[in-house]
Amino acid sequence: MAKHPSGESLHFAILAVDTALFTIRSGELLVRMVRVNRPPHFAGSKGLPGGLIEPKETAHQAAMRHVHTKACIEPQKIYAEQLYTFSEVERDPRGRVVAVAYLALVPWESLSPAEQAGSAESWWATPGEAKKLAYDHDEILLVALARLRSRTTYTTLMGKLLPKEFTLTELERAYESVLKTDLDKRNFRKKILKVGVLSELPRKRADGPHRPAQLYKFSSSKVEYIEVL
Amino acid sequence: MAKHPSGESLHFAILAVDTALFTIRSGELLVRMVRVNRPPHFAGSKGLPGGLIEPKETAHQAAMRHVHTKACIEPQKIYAEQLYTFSEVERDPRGRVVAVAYLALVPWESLSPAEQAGSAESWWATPGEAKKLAYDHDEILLVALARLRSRTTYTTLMGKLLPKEFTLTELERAYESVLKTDLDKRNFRKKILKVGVLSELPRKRADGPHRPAQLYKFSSSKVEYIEVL
DNA sequence: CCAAAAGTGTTTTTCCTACACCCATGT
DNA sequence: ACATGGGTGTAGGAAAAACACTTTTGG
Repeated sequence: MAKHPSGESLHFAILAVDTALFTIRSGELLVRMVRVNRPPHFAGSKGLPGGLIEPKETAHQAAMRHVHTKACIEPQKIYAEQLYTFSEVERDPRGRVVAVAYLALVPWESLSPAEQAGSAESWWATPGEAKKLAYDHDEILLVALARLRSRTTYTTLMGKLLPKEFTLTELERAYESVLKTDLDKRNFRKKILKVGVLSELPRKRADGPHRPAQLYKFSSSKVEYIEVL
Repeated sequence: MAKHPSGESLHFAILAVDTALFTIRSGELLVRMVRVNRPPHFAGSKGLPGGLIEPKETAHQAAMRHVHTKACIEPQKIYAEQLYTFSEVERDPRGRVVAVAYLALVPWESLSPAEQAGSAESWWATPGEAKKLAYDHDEILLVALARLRSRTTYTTLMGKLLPKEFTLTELERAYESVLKTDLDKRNFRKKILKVGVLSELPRKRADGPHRPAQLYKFSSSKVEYIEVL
């Protein structure tokens, strides 16, 4: 018999959502953590933001609701896509809980100062720091990272991690930090401009003792398929 | 409040699975259909095989159990991977049911005569015939077809649709029927042999008034990533 | 000997890779 | 004037695409 966290017994599995929410701060990939305190199994622990699905909301809506209440990030700033559904019988020691996991992205620049800073309840961590998480969240995070890297190579998903306007160097740094590789500056620019998903803006950014950089944006707000990076 | 198909009311969404099971018969892609008779919404209808998840089984196990009982195909012959979780609130008019959908494949040659022939309860249909399905199964089938096509281009998933031994022409036909394109015979052979996922068998097949064809198998039973077709 | 599918190589074009210097600016 | 990051082109090699004839067999 499954047991709801409230203590109520159920004849069926109950449904939850968990979200791996990423951002990039100065070229470094970060994931949003929340404090988890659920004795006896997970006291003083941490994990991904998540919670139960209500009968009248979709999994996506539930994921965004819990990101809002638990991770304290405004959902309308977030891009999210379904990642995988984790249904191992023993994944939650308190009862039968099946989790629909989401991969979510938010541009650092769209976050408020409070959202950037975090708190004792929810904060940004590097994937390297996000270990020993509650439930099966270590596994969910690994799957999310793999999916993020994979989709980064053949879609314009990166547009959901960057601010609306960016330089080609910033775009290249973002790819390098997600993919953990070094890219050749000239070849990267040739390729990304050739596939035609970027628009040149009528503006440049001057931010130091050097030539100002041309600003670009992604032409479409849709995540599109492109040929490899 | 969600309602279980039994009539029982629940405070939470309940969990089901649905499986899009494909095979290839003489170069033609087929999907397994089951009769659906659930008045008042779906009387004398058809759909994908599926059903509820029991508290002590994973979604994958539940999918295979229902393929066995409803679609009458032996699960151990089947390769299945998770497709997507459908959680629209109104997807099942009888109550709140969230479905974990699976993409499944089986080689036609591994099916028993009864499994090949089908019955009034479950049968093989072309995707073109599989329209106006119960629930949201039209959408699930579309997503499954898209995923099958997509994964076919960058993995060895095709190995799960073909018999253990096959000729290069059969392999090419299978790719052509799934991808709905024509491939160049010489380029196809060069590429598929170069990536090194096939093993030549010490045998040929003579099946007509023409030169016998060399038989091959996939070297690994794992679905591997390969570079594009 | 004829029909039918199996099998095979070369040329052209395209794409990827590696690589080094000048440009525009702020101090 | 100099330090800093922005921006550009080309040559060589690898992979993809286009394309037609010979081989082996059964009837």
